[in-house]
Amino acid sequence: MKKFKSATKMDYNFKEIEKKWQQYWEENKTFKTPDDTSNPKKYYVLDMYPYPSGAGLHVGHPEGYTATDIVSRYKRMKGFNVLHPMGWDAFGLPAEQYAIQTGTHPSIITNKNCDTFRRQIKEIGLSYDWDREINTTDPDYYKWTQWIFIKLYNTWFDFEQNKGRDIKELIVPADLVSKGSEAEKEYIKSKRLAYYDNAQVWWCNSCKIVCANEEVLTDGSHEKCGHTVEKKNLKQWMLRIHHYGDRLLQGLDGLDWQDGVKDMQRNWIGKSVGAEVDFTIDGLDEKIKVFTTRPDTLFGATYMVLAPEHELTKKITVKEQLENVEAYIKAAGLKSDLDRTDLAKDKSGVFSGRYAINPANNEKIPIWIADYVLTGYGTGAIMAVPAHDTRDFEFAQKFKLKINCIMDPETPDEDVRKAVLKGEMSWTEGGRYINSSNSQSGLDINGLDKAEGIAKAIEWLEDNKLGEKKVNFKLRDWLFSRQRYWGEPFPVIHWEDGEISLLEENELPLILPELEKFEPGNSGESPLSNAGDWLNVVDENGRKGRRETNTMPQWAGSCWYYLRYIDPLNTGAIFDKKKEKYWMPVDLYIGGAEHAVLHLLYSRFWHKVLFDLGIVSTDEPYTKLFNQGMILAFAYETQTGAKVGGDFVEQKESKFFHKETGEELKQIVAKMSKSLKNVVNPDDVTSKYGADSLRLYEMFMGPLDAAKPWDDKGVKGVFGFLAKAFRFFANTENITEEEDDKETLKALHQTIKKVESDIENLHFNTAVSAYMIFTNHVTKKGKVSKKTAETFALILAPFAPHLAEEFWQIYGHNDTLSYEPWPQVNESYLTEASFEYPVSFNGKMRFKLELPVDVDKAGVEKAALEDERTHKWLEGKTPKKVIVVPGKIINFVI
RNA sequence: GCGGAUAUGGCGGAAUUGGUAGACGCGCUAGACUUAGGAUCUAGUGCCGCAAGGCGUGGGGGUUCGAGUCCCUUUAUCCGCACCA
Repeated sequence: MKKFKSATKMDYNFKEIEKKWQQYWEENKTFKTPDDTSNPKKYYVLDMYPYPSGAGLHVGHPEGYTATDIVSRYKRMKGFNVLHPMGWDAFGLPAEQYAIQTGTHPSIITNKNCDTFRRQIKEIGLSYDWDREINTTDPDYYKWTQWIFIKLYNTWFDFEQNKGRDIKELIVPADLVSKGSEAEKEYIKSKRLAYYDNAQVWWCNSCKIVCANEEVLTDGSHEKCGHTVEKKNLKQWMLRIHHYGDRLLQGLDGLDWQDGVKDMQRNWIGKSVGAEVDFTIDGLDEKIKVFTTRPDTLFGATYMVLAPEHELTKKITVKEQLENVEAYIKAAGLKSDLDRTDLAKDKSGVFSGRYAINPANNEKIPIWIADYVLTGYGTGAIMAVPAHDTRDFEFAQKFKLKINCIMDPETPDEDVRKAVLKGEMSWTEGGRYINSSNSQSGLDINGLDKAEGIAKAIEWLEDNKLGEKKVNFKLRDWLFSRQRYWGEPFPVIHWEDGEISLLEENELPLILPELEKFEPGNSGESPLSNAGDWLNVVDENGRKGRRETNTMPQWAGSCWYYLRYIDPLNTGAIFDKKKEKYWMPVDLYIGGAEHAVLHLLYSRFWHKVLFDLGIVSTDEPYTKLFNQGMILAFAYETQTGAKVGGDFVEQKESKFFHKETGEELKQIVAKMSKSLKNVVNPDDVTSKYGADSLRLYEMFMGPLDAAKPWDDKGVKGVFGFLAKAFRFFANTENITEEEDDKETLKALHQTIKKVESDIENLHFNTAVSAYMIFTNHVTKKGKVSKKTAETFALILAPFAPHLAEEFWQIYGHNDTLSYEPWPQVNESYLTEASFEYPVSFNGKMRFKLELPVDVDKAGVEKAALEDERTHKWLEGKTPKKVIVVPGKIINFVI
């Protein structure tokens, strides 16, 4: 008797299959994006490109990459022209630190890391168009980053038109023109979106670098290295992003982004509407301007507070208090932000000895200096209304200042109301004003509610020239320079006479010079200050100049990289206009939540500027944004909570023990980290189970946006599925020329429908289970038609492309299936002749009753009442009510 | 404190507009085949109970014929922001 085919022949040899198809795709340039812009169906799918670190790819990367790859492959089969590129955010600190340590040029290590990343990504079978690969450190790329910087420099924001305009169109007010060209220049400078100015900046002594506010954690440490940062005054490039605050806020409304991300951006922009009010000072010819969102509470303002750093602080302080105030300013300056936050509950402050006049009632109110008022927000000074602001209330209580209630609170709690009226509690909600009228000043809001009061108070301020309506943003200007070597050089020359000029477009790129030493200076000097010849320039008149030695931050390159993919080899322009118009906006952008605010906000800012200048065709760059969840891993800890590295853990039955001490350990879920020894390397997964298994498991783990733990057993599970699918679908003995039966056709079309809608909705986990259900069905049947097997190969292709191509070839096709049309769902296979009604009693399902679908409501009820099982559950009673929802459910109410 | 999210078996997770809770996978149990293997196949598997049956979606309350899903309230965890006037 003949033996069966040897088992090994039917083994799922993923190594051979995957290598073969990866080679095929590469050699045939299968995923080259057609430059044909005539196809009206286009789809731009973007990943957040990685920083190519020395550690290589991490299993978190392929999660988002697989998701976008599935969408890309699916859209191609749906007839879309798909742009799906990849590149490298390759400027960055680690390469520079490595250069400092070893003397190796950062580009060497960067290129090596890029090679590793590229190899690893190719081994996952992602369908990128590699001809469009970009690298932010490539002069042909950063030439255009510099070019955009010049645009920013030459643009101002016109609040009347609510858009950015060319600086040449800025009209300098006549009174400034008459003051001379210096005043004119200053005015223009004050409007440019990029400007060079003194800035108090965070300085990390360990990294020897300036950090953006956003890079300093709340505990006052540098996000990158953990060392405490300090304040330093340096000349820096700044970007006037806050002028775009409203535009950035408004733009969010129309975007298909997760609410969490939109809220984070709104919060960060932090728009608040209120008024600026001028307070005169008793016995001094100065005014203090404050910002308040509650001008209606002016009658309750019983004192004022200036931030310690406020410019008038020392000036207003009376002699007798000067010593105290100076000591306080000094102490506040030494406090880190952490201390200020920590002491939030225990407010500190010192009296200046001076009084201001409350314009509402002409009362003298004391001026205090306290660090609970921040320099960087509003005007750095406040009017304090302790009765209606919790912070002012705390401060007033501590320093026994007057608390003047001016609103009868709207609350059902009589105790609260009494306490507020007596000034024993602060009230920030609504109510009706009391004690808010003064015949001398002419302001009277008594009896009004909060909204009316605010409106009337602003009107009064403006009529009396005491203040005006004002909008404030938390968003501050963006500190845009770093004392680094490994970044884009600024196309800027500082002349000996103090003038600043920017390079012309034809002088770009300004290439980063070669250096021997990459260390920054100790006092905040960039490494480029050692660049010798590169540094010094002389113009045609013999005027000497020095190039800017700072470089741009890492954000710069990633602010616009999605635009360069559109036309990456263009040497004459940033991109071709027609191509930009065709491909933009990005239809789907997937990446990590860590970029929810900064990268996405900066990038939207640049994009809006480019839009206003007519360089791009859309106001927003990313139509749909989706943040993938973090991939976590199991870790182990002792009863006392000490973490134990994975290599010290052994499993006995379902419990975990320390290999050396024998102590029982608790399994927890934690971020992957070197110290916990729980990092999963994608290379290990692909070599053990293959790329298709990695892809499938990453999608099967759970919803894309959820944080979920990696479990090696789960990879084994999907590997088992792929092997099972291979054994069935790759064995031509199972493929017949006969027609499928109804159940198989139904199962197939259900699967097509499910996979299609799951991809559209980014519900990849349930699509994988649909494949499994179908495969389980056909393996039970034993045979399947060639048509059905081919259809299955096509719908499997986005998720497991290597295996799908293999099936396709086995079924006699010589070409890739990447551009085969996506199978059509035939609804007629999905309709059923009968429906199995769940029959419930008081909402509890008891049995099922199969009835033809065309039976009407009355018929269903009749059939259900006649069923003998119904009699049993009714126990002889007559049902009070019978609910029949055709095609859904039968419910008896007893 | 503010904003956002999450909570379902031993585990990861399913569940159109309120309509059969636990799909699919892991794990576990039993069996088949076997060059007794971490392969494959078959059956079972929410919990309690011999069974009939009862109980079950973090807790409490409500709306409804019917609630994982809607409303109120509460707890826990995670993420972001944090004296922003």
